[in-house]
Amino acid sequence: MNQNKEDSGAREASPGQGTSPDLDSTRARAGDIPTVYRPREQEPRIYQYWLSEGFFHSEVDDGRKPFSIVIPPPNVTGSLHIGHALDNTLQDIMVRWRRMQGLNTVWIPGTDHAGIATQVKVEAFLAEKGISRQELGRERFVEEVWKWKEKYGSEIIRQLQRLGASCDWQRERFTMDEGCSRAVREVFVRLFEKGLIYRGEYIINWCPRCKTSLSDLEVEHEDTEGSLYYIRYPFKDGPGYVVVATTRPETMLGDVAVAVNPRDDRYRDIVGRTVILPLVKREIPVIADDYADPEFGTGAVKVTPGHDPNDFEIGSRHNLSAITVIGEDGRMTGMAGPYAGLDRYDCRERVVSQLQAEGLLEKVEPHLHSVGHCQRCHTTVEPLVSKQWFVRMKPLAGPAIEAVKDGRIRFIPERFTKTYLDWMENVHDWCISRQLWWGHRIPVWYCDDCGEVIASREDPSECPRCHGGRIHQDPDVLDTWFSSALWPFSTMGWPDKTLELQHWYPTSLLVTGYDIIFFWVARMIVMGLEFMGDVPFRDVYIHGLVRNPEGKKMSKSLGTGVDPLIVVDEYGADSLRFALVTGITPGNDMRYRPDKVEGSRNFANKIWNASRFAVMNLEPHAEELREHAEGAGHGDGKDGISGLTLPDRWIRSRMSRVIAEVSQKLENYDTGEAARVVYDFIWDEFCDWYVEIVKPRLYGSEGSEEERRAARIVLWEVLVNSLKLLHPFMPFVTEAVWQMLPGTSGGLVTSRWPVPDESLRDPGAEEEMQLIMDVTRAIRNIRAEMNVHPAARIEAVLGASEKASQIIKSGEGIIKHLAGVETLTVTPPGQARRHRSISAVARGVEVFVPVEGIIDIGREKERIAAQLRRTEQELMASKRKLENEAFVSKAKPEVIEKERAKFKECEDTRAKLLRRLAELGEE
RNA sequence: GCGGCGUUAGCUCAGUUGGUUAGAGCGCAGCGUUGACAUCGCUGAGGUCACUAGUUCGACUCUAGUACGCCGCACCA
Repeated sequence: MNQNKEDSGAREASPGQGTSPDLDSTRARAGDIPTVYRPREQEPRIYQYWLSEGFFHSEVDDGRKPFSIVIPPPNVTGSLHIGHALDNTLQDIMVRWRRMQGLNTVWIPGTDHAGIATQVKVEAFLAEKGISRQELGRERFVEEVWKWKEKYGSEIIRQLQRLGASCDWQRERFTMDEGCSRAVREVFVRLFEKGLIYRGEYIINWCPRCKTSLSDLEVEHEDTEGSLYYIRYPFKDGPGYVVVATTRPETMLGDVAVAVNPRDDRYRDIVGRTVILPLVKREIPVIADDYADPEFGTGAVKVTPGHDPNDFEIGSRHNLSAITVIGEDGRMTGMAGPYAGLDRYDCRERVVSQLQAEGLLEKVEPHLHSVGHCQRCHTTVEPLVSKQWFVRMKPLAGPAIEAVKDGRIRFIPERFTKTYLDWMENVHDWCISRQLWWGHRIPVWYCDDCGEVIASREDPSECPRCHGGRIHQDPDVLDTWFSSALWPFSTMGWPDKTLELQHWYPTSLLVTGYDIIFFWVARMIVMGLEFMGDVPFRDVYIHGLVRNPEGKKMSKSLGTGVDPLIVVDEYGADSLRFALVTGITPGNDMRYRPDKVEGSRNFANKIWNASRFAVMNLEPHAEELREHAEGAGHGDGKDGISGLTLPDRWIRSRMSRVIAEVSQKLENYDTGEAARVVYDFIWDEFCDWYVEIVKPRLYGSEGSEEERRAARIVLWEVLVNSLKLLHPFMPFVTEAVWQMLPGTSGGLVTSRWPVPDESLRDPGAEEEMQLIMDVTRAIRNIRAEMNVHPAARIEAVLGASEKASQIIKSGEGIIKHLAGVETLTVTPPGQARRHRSISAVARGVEVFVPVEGIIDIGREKERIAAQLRRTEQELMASKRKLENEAFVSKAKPEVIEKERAKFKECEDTRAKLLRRLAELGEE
């Protein structure tokens, strides 16, 4: 389990070591930690450790508070893309965090059979071998898909493990496994029996390439520059004609009427007359219908119920039949007469030129309109009249609307509530049958003898009505989303009343992108309420899409996709995860940039090295830390550590705040902000300041024995808590470090999430440290500006009030150490040695750094003048506020108090700067 | 047409109940091989928070509108 023990063992064997074996082995151990973190060496080992310890698996335990998430199941034959990486990282963060909080946490993984996508993929695979689906036949084709699924199917799920996803792999599911299939059938039959599923002949979206129907959601509309053709339809009984406008002239072959608006005076007297449909010479009536918009085109519209959804509506209002002139293959049917067999677009050209030849084409105008395309293959969708299965959505939508309105389901961010409600309130019936072979076959049989329609949980062998044996099953399969809609409960064993359902349903949280709110989230809510009688989840955390550096949508076909596994190989999973979640806002898109991953990798390396430093210094005192850990829990501060110095009290106070802040931000799903807070604390406050400050004490060159012990314990304690706070974001490196660190036990993954300890709050220490750090920075600034070599030790003189002097005295060592000061003199204000010095004012403390040789007084004056300008600006703003009657009478007292303090400080600083300027004038 | 989002430093983005000296990362400039880390450290430059009006003592933050960019839904004969 611990790599380093073996390593150090190997080192111990080397000859020539005369010192004590204990010390020697620890030294060897610390020295064995590489200076650069290598995720490739650590991550697989650590993931194996988690798996072998069973940390991700949970059993039902009603004694504990449950926390559950079901994964948005990725396409079983797909591969992991960067969007999955974001989605699953966010889930993993929440899951790891809740697990550390002690909740009985389960994250159920699995995959989706993805009907069309998978079928297309396997078809393409077979096509390479020269085999078509039709040749193979349905049964053997489906067998091929299963084979494919077995071979590549769980690849994507395994890829999630590389990301560190802490799913309960023992609970992995597939939308077409036995249990999920049973759930699908149960749901279908129940809805059928309730009359909420029906079959009918309606106009639907048809993809001529996929040769299947599509739901409205699977059609993507794109604005297209087309033409508006004005065509003359001559009257049958007399001269003249009516002109109709259309963007799809080829559909005129299926026209059954011309409609005009009943309130349109221009056409009032032609309603009821008959026109001769050009080319096909069919006699069709002129009808009155509100749909015709007098403002558009000529105000007269051709009616083609067979190929236009609106016309289909008009048709049913006026009892007109629908004529199908375009077939399922996108070619003209026999009903198109001489055009039969032509592709729909070739036919368009032929129709137009024929109309022109006959003098019936009045004009053609350019026209922008939107054209529907198949979401999967981008072929132009053809509206077709076809017999399909539908779910009646209106009755199901009611409870789904209520559940969100009354807050049983909460969208994060909240604005998506509106998106959801708008859609749900205007929902249309859902076409669920697909003319595919891969998917859940519709559990309906037709009796060839009596025509009975049988929806059944079990495959029937005879017709229950006439007992005839001649029955056949509906050939179609269900929309993939039909089965994913059941995911939150089908994965927990529904329709059985399982313990899992009792314990973990409703799930606590759903994490997904805004692009599938309608496809998936909405439908899960509908199904959950209908079949479980309760919502499928409480919180829906919606994230944005990952875009490329140019802000374009990542696309595999465009080659703009990024393979997350390559990134993981190169930088480590922690880096990718951290890069994806820092600086993001819920619901907003983000851009993926390699330099961000690099930054995250650097951060992982930072924590690795800070820990390396800690191990080197703490390992010899492992026993002391173990005692401390056992006595005090994991450094929650309940113990009284003696010998605490100012920086110790400061960092512990800050730590306590940061714990509270990170927890709060996670609670609010402010993941990006939480990550940033951890990052800043670890890098700036812990590494750049605290670690540097304690070095002299750790090395033994400063402080009492008691204070040195305090330094070790505080260093350890802050590091331990930092690791915990960072673990949900960067699980691997934190666990790796945890395993090396003395005084820890078990896995970090199941350690207790820290609880902020109020008693550690020390505003005084924070303020004092602020002064010391500002003075340090001021000296560093002067050094840098004067080009003092970093190694050179200098002299500094501070002019400080009595109170400030005391603080400086307690932080003298820090200033000396961190600002490279050899001798530090503190005098009362105004008495500091100031000739031949470079100066500054930091928090009211005058800082003088004497320099050798002649100083450039002009330049120094400019420096001071610049600071003076900034101070005066602030002072003026402050003054304006305080002189404002309204401000003083209306603002909150604490705000006024703060403003007064600020004013005083600015005034003080200003006075000091002015005095300094005057002195420089004398020099 | 309806709805939503965005507009903050050269670039990419944070900024949650209105009061901050408006932040970070990257990039840029200067210095640096101090015993965790050059995947590093120190220092610095860089912003009229798109525009206009309003509410308010006070607006990057709230309201309305304008401009530009983006997204969803509906319509599109």
